Amino acid sequence: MSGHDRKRDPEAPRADDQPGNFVAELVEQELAQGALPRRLMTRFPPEPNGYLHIGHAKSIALNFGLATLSKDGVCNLRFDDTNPETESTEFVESIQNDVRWLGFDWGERLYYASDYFDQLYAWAEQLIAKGLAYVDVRSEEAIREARGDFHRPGVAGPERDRSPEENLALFRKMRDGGFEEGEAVLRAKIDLASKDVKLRDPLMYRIKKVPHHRTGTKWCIYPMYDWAHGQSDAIEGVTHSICTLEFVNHHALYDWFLAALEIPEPPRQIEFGKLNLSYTVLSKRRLQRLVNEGHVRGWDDPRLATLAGLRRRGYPAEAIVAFCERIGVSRNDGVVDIGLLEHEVREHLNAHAPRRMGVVRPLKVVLENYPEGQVEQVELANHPMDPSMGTRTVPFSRELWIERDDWMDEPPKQWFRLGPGREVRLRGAAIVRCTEVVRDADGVVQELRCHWDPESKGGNAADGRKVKGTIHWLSATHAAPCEMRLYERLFADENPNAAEPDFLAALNPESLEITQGFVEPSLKDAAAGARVQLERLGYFVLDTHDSRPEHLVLNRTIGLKDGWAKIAAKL
RNA sequence: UCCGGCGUCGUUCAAGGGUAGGACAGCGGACUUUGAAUCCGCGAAUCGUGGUUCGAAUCCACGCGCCGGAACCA
Repeated sequence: MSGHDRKRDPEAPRADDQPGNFVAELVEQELAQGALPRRLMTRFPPEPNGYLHIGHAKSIALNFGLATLSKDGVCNLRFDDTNPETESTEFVESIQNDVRWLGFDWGERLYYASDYFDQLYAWAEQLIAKGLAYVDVRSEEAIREARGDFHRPGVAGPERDRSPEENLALFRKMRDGGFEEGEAVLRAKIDLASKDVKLRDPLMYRIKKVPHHRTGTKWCIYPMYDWAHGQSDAIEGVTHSICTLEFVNHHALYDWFLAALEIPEPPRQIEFGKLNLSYTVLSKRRLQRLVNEGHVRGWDDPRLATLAGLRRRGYPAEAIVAFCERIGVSRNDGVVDIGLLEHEVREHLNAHAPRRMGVVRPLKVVLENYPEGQVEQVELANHPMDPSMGTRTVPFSRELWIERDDWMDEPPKQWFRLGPGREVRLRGAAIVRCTEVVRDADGVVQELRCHWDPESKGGNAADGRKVKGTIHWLSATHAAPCEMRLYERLFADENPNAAEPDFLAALNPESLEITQGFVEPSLKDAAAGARVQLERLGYFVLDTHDSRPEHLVLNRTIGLKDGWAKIAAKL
């Protein structure tokens, strides 16, 4: 996992190509100065109420990466399960699976905020005894009204002055089920006139007569985020509690609770700018709509930026982590160009994906002068730059499939693929010239007749003439049929969140195209989830759900950069 | 409008008062049995106005813009 290791000399100047990470710099400095009160500890604290997406990956990479800065640093996985209404073990499992897939290991340190419910409760009684918390029995509306707003300070009610004894009795009644939901809450007694609205006597506990996925029916009161989070950090010994910018508004409250409990050497909250990605939607609510309303085929739809979706799409975990490190960490609230993610995916796949041939839109080619029934085996490298990946053989015969896009009726001079009378190289096999075009009644090309140059075995002309174009091909009698799922970006608009009337208006109607193509027979032996490059087309992955040897399904992870498209655009 | 956060190439991240740099994207070229990859090159930015200073992206002041905050969500 050396890729996650950011360790470097804090005194050394930053290398030009190392992205900034102000949190890592801060921690490195503290480490160098011996300023930490205990061993370095971070945590990744998801709420188990949804699937992880690439925004979470940034947080995961940050937290687990920070832990590697110190030899005994650790990062905990802690489920922030304080709201039983929305949480479930289904998500607990998918989240662990996704974090593990990214390549991170929390060891034995799997925790739940619900593990701390007893301690939290005891602490709450302590605050009540100190006169720092009280039970409020007014309605939700009444409490909100009395809290004021941005321009109006809150006003205190009579319950604020109740004695600790009365509050303790009321709180125990809450715990014991003596109140119905909504009838009472425990609030911290801070400052109803604070400019910081979060400090206007925030709620610590509310009543929910709902069973919890781990504590069952033991509790009917559940702690709020602000009351649970910092205290959970303190219990575990977390040194740096990293969260996103929307929690800046909670920072003072985070510190207040720890101070009120007189926690020595309290954890420190540090906020960073979360990831936003162009052409992508990451909010839980919007992801939910896409799934529930059937705009995609589920949480792991390859068009979604969920980790499950990206995985099924064929994005390597290493590329996602590399991306998270590439974008850096700051307090800016920016939108990262999805092209950067795609770059990291191509970079990883270019190095690691074995090459294969496949056609997405088949066009039949018959080599008129190639002997009927003859088959020869062509040996091809699995990777052009990495001989260690070996070679494979591909059958070649009289009838072939080529890519329909490699044919043009009236090609411009810049075109060096196939056209009437044009010559092209079949990758690794031979040179052929188009001699006849067979069309149907509508003029649509049905088949190409080509002349095969027997003196061009392997693709080199015996007379030394240059052939500029090389295209991929498949022996029609040997090729394996394959369902091709061609994915594009889910949204056509760079910022779907700004679309009117809502983000759904920005959906790309062509985000999925399915074709019936062919691939080399060798793909029938490939494992589900295997990633390959179909030469000249892009990177593909055997679909983990639907692909079987007798019915291959390939998902296009991402296309290769298309230099011809740029030329064509300028014609 | 009150509180808080943030403003640097198209995007993202740098530059402890001293030549504004990298990556991605873009553009141009070389190479190429993947129009890929690779290699070489080019263009491109300090929100504004004042101030301090020999010197300001950096310090100060005042503006402007964007984001977050008034959940019994996290």
